[in-house]
Amino acid sequence: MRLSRYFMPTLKETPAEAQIASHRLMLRAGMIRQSSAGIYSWLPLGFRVLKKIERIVREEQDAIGCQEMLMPTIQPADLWRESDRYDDYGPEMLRIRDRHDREMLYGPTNEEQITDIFRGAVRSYRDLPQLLYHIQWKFRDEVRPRFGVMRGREFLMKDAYSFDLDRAGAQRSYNKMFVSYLRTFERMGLKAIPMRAESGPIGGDMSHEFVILANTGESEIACHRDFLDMGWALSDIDLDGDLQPIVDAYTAKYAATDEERDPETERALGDDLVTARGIEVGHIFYFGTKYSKAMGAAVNGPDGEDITVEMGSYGIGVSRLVGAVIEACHDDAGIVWPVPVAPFQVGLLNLKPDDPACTAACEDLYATLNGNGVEALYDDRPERAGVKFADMDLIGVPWQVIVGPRGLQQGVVEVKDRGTGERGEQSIESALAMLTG
RNA sequence: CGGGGAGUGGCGCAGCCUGGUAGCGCAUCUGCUUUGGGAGCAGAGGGUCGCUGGUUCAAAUCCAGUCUCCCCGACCA
Repeated sequence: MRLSRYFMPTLKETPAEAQIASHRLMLRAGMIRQSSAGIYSWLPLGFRVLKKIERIVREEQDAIGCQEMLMPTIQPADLWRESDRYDDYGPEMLRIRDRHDREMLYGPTNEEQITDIFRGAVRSYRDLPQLLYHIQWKFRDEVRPRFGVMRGREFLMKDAYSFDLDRAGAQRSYNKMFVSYLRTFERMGLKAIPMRAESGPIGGDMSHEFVILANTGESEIACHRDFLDMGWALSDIDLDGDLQPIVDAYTAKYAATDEERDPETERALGDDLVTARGIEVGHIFYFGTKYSKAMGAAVNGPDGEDITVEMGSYGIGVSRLVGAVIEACHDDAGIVWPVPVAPFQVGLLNLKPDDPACTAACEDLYATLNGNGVEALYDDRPERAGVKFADMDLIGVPWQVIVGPRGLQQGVVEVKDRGTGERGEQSIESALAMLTG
């Protein structure tokens, strides 16, 4: 992409409304624009990141056999009356009437809808288990939206739902999601710690929040020190095998969100206890027959009897993750994207577009990078070098290739690693080899 | 929903107390000079001062109402 033609309205000054780093940087980098409180438009740069995160989430859901579908944003109120949640949900639910005065709502979540689909389609225990998900916009009319996309009213969420014959099956589905989440966040360069969460009316321990550590996180958390250095060798796991040992390994050590903290355990941990601030990026939850019972979602068992299915739901805040990654990965100059979610891999800076030789070298590099499938943002604007450096640091592409006549005379370009800040001169060939290899 | 703050060119702000033809910086456009970490000079364009009503000869400024946004708290993915 040529920056001269890219819609990326960066700001030198910070808009007054933005308080936390991710919000400031997303506005300054031209990733988002606010529409109204808690509702944002995603500009091309932000949209690229959103799509990258969405893709990783999708791939890791697919990897455990969870099937993608798409449910609507607008739902009929009657469905929610079946589960008694239409009244329970309160003013956070955005209620709408259509032209025929039918009561509708903008979905804050989709348990009712998926249960409705399931009960109308599945009759036999032979069709279980089922794992289904979609990635869809949600609306929750928060009392007080804040922190940019971290707590918006409209937000993109991956929500998955599992249907199993019994508790043991539900546990297997839960474990799949648990491991899938570990892998998902790891791929984004995040350290997400699974923390025991409020278990609700079902009881047991099948509810976990996945929290990433960041100084500006919303909630106070506490965990065993070992989580900080825990190796996350998860890429070679057999996802069809028994995942219980992995889940056990990750839940053996103490980790709790604010509401779930246990002073006694924490005292016993002593120096092994770490308290920090965290951002919840995922939540998995087993809720048994709460909805299937209320809505009549049952299958025929082996003996012909009706068996109410066991369900769980599993959410990842996709749009929130964009902000969360920035909270975890930024410095004074701007964003420092982890490679897998970076909007572009390489920023190519032409320091002197007026110079034919310099521009020729840049065009050549740009074409080669494109030809090798490297996403490059080529700053071919006539701006001064300082503007280009500042913008490129701000938007945080992992590698910057800086091309100027001075270096070219020596046959070298400067390559900067945004993460480490290391800069060095290299021949064009070796720079290309590194970036395309 | 309680408490606090703010709405003035795209962005950041001053002006309001003490009413009198709307300003500054950045950005944008033109020209010249510049060009290796957010350039210099000269010129130009752009705002019914959130909205409605009131007071007044006269309102960005005073008064009343209203809408929106932000912050703290409670609440929540």
